[in-house]
Amino acid sequence: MRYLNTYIEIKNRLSECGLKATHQRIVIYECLAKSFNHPTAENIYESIKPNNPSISLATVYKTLDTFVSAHLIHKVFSDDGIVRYDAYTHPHSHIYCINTKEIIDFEDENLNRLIQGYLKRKKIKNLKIKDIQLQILAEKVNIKEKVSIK
Amino acid sequence: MRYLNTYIEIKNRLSECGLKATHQRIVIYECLAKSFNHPTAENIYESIKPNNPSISLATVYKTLDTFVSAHLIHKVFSDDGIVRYDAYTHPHSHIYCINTKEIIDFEDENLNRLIQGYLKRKKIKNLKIKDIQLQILAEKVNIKEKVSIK
DNA sequence: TTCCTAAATGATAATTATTATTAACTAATA
DNA sequence: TATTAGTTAATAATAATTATCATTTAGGAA
Repeated sequence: MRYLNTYIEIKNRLSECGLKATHQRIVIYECLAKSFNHPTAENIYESIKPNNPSISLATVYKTLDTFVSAHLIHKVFSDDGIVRYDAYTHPHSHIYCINTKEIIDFEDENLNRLIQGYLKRKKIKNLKIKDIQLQILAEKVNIKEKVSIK
Repeated sequence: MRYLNTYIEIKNRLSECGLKATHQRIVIYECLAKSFNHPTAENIYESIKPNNPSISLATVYKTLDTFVSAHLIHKVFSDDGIVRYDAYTHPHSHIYCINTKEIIDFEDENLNRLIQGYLKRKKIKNLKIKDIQLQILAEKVNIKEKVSIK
């Protein structure tokens, strides 16, 4: 499922998860859903602060943790020791730009099928595979331009 | 290159990197090289403490950081907000066991070639790919047994 | 609509993980 | 052996996250 778009969708999903649909939760989720740069809790806090000065950093941490437990969002793997988040829960991979520190979403159904097929043919015992993501370590050639994948 | 094995090899590699081959560095590197479970700095500190009570935690952090900068070891991607390390720098992937919290090394040259070939045929602009790793999210079926991959 | 209460929040303290500082130590070169 | 730039230990400081608790509130029942 892709990230939730509207207030009603978010509200409904929260209720389905047995969670109260508070204003803070809606704001935090919307902020993350609009962010494609896999922000930290602190990033989100700074982002919502101008329009929501009373939401505390502790609330942001607590709320993100609640969302992760409810599978509304995912944590992103990183190696910098800071937890980052992703509202886009549909299976996808990430491109880690070494020089710009960006983490870019990357999605390719064909490649997924290729890898899954290969792993199925491999004899792996005592393991149940849930998800496969690629970690593509790369460098942006021109820092000012966007990465383009076709 | 696989992880370094002997005192002499470690000593030589440190010198090649313009680093002094101190006792602390040798001990920390050896500890990591023997660990296949991608330990944290704290894990390594606890591990070496019995035989090296005077090596401080700050030294362990500093030394690991130095090793990473010198490409002697790598950081492992994780989503728990704690930095983990890997002495095995040869390109490989990881299996993340959701239920046991283990991170298991996984290596398959054929699969690597398959993915690299696929991505080369894909039109990716403004990006220079350096390394591709799989993040396999899985569950151990029988927690007490080992995972086996053929 | 009102009442009720379990869940949620804000403020802040506490904890955990990591880095900075600085005096003292030492690896390795001359 | 002497020298010194690099390294370390101890500890303070910082950064990231979680715990605590009084107060607030979403949403269901009446």
